[in-house]
Amino acid sequence: MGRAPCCDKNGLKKGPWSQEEDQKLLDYIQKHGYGNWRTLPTTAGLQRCGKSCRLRWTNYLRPDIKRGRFSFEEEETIIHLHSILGNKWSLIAARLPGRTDNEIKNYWNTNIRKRLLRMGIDPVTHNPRLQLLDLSTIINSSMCNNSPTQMNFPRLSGLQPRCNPDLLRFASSLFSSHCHTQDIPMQNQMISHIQTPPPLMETSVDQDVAVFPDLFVDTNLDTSFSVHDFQQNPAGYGMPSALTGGYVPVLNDEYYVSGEPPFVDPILSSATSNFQPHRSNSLGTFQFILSNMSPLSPSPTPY
DNA sequence: AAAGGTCTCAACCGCGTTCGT
DNA sequence: AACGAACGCGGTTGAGACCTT
Repeated sequence: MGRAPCCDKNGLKKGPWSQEEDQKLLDYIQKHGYGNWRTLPTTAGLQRCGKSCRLRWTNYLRPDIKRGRFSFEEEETIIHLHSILGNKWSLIAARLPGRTDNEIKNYWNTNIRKRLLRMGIDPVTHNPRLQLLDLSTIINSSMCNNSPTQMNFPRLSGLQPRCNPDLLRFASSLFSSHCHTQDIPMQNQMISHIQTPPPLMETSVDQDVAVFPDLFVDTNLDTSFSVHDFQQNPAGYGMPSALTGGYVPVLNDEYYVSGEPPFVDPILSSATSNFQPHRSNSLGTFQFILSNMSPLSPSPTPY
């Protein structure tokens, strides 16, 4: 069936909105609420198509929109959610109060995506590209051959200077991401969770700091979190966080924030529940992730 | 100071999905 | 069930801002 145009384009204005138009739209929505975008322009006295009005409202005029740079926590949340959901910008935006899907999409394309590429990480698959081959080789070579849940720390420590610290920091979250994105049914399950998000809470990224506040690592100096942090994590409840240097709670199905009742994040818990080898063994998890990671993953598309 | 290149982000476009009849 | 309208999403574009030489 042929698709009808969203509106009669003749005589309708396009391009940037003027202050006057913004005011008209705001006045109308304050009086009547939003919705019925097709008829709204006529009723509001705007020479715009309904689509344009909706976009202007959702991306710019909405009063709850947060302006300004993305915070550290927001950025990590975006990376983490993107690793699970892919380019589902609206779903990602639903987890970031005050941010629009358009804003997140722009930020990803102009900022995060480029940075990942610079670091040798494929922004589509979140897998390491050429450079991370080195890291995985190092770590795999440090595993004890006959004990899959143990790592040879002295050997790994001796090799630390070879590792790019930025890659190390990003590697942890991306390794876990790799596991997430391979399981399509699980991904769909997660998407359905997010489409009906639970009552709003702080982002998962905030929580990873809150859970283990003492374990924050100076990311400018530390190049060996994979050993150091695991050793200090008393419960084995997390993977090192890529950006904060703390932990992302990937192992358990519940975690605590400052003495509050256990909270189960549907994304994190479902995303991680299928690869927890031992609840209290981070090293096992880490190796499990590594064993599922292809060290060299060429990007399907050129960048 | 000027020209050219790069970046940012608001806005548009087309398509898939949902809704109403 | 079928159809058309409306909505919402993700990809893309392009104007203006900013940076580099």
